Amino acid sequence: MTKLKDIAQETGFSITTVSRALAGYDDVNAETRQQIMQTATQMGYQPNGVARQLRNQKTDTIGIIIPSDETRFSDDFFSELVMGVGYAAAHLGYDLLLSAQTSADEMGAYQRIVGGNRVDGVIIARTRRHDPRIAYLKKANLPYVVAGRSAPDEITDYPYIDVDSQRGIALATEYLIGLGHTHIGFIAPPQELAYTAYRLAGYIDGLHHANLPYRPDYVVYGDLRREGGAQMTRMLLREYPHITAIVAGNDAMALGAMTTITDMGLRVGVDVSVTGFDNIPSGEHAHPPLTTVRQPIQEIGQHLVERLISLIHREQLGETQTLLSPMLIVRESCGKVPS
Amino acid sequence: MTKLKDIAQETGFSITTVSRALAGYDDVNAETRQQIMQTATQMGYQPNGVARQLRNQKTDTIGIIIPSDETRFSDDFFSELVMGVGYAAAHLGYDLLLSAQTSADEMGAYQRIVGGNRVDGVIIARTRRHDPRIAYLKKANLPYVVAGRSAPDEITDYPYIDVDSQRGIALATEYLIGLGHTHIGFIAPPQELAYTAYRLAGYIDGLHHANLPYRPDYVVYGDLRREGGAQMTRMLLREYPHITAIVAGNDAMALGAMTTITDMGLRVGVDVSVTGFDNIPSGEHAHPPLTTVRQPIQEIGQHLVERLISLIHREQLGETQTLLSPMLIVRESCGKVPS
DNA sequence: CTGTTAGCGCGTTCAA
DNA sequence: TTGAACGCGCTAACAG
Repeated sequence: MTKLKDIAQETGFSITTVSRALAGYDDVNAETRQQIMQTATQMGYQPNGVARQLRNQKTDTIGIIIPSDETRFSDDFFSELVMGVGYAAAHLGYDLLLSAQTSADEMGAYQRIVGGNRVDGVIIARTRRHDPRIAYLKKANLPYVVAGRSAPDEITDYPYIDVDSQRGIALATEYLIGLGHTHIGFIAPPQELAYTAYRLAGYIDGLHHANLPYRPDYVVYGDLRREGGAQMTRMLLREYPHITAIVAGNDAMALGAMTTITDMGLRVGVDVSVTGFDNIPSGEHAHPPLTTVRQPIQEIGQHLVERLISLIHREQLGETQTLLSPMLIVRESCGKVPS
Repeated sequence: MTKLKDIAQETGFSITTVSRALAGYDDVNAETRQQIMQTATQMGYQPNGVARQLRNQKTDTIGIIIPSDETRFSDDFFSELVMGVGYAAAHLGYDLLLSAQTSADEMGAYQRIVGGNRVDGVIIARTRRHDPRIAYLKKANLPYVVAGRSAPDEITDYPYIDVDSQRGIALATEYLIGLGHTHIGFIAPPQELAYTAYRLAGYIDGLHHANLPYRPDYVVYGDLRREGGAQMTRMLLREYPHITAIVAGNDAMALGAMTTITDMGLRVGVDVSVTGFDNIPSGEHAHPPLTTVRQPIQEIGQHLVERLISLIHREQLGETQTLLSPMLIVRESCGKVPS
């Protein structure tokens, strides 16, 4: 709450001089600076960030907006992404402004944050078909980076980072085929998400690679949550009892599938196998049981931030569109809860 | 990027009139307002949030600062808390400014966010012994709420929300005793955390309640991460083979303990039992295997936001210090990863 | 009903 | 080496 003005009064110099002394300009008398800096620390001066932002027309802040809360309790993608983005941003001298969409006002948060000049750049995640957020940002003239390409039948003319989930799901499918399974169900992500088409294509790739027929009735759509995975698994196994393996479109649904299998009195990995796919940027990754994937998603957040800050600084970027190679996480676990 | 000025020029009215028309003041000619609002939407006007903040001396934003990243990959407390806080804040018309501490500059983020007037209030979580953040905020004259009391030997003279973890760990311990165990290890949280003393006291309470002796050598300190839980479990079981049950000071360490038990060729829940405690505010909670607790921590975030916003509005608060009753989560699971 | 004036706190001309 | 003046974009008090 002490302002430049206060220090100016205290030292007898003008606000301008105080400002320059503290900013480290070299056209200030050494003694003057000394005195000013001393009283500044004495009075506990902290520059007013908001005033600075207004004056400098930059905020040193990046924005991220999380979608409204249908899936908030079960799907850990955004919570991990936010952590990764937050740490990476801090490391590079940026703060993170987080806003959640409200169901009442879909684009309100974007207008407030982006249109309101609250941030220097924005991160978008979990692209949807005909995503209105991307359309909005294209017009808004503010740097942005997207986690996830548009669907294959749309144009992706913006900077993005994505994982080759088509290949990832193909690998998951081939893994199960390699175990000897021939009737393999697929719990796909929701249809409105951009990556769903890639993942479905990967499932089909995997089958075709082994000359297995693609049966559309083996494909169901889940809600990305454990509950959805559990429910769809129940449906699949009831309808098609000869299914012995399931590919889940994401991690949470894989966990849900395992729960259902256990609940049905079957053994995961014995009676029915499950693989889940998640966004894995690169490198080795441990596969402890009982855990969901955290680090890889955080790493994507880190990539996003680095890319975005380059854009903000108008630095040269090699590629603005990056497709990370997938790393498969195969998981099969069994769980029991004591009474 | 269109400003009030632009609309003023376009319509011929003064900036003030435009401002008032858009703000909905009633001392504006209906026609004038009509015209102004129309050109405003036409030009895609969005008020500049930063300028507003400076002018109004409030930001409609709350701050949260997450600690530096030793535990970022394994401990899901902060990621969930942030989600809970973010959604609750959005619901109440606030944005969330997230900043991470950097190891270089412990208090830097606080000074920037709090001292820089970037937020109307702050949330602190995971209180430490002699927490410098609390000391800082006491002086800073900015509303704040703390998740977690100070340690029992310190004074807690600030608004907080906490879970009665002493009772929670006592229940966990009694649960294991009820199963017939008499040699029960405790993997405590790090000593520097404020709640550790409560949790240790709970462990002792549980033992005493059943007239079992408290053996200090059965207590080890973990790092809140799965790795720590795993490592400490290995130590405990190697050193004291007659231990048949373990209470873990948090959820992640409980998972780590299970991993170790499995790795040692023992069966979780048969050879060695495990219970983990987590922050559970209230109400029923499902106990699916293979999952960590998300919702309860988010609910704490929600409580924190509501309390903080009351403080910001200087509304009357019944209690500014709230101790939520614990709900025990007992978990025992086994996991296997396919080769 | 509308416009002029003033100032939130800061940084950056420009002149002295 | 220093200070006065200006403006970032907005809102509020005060006149008219």
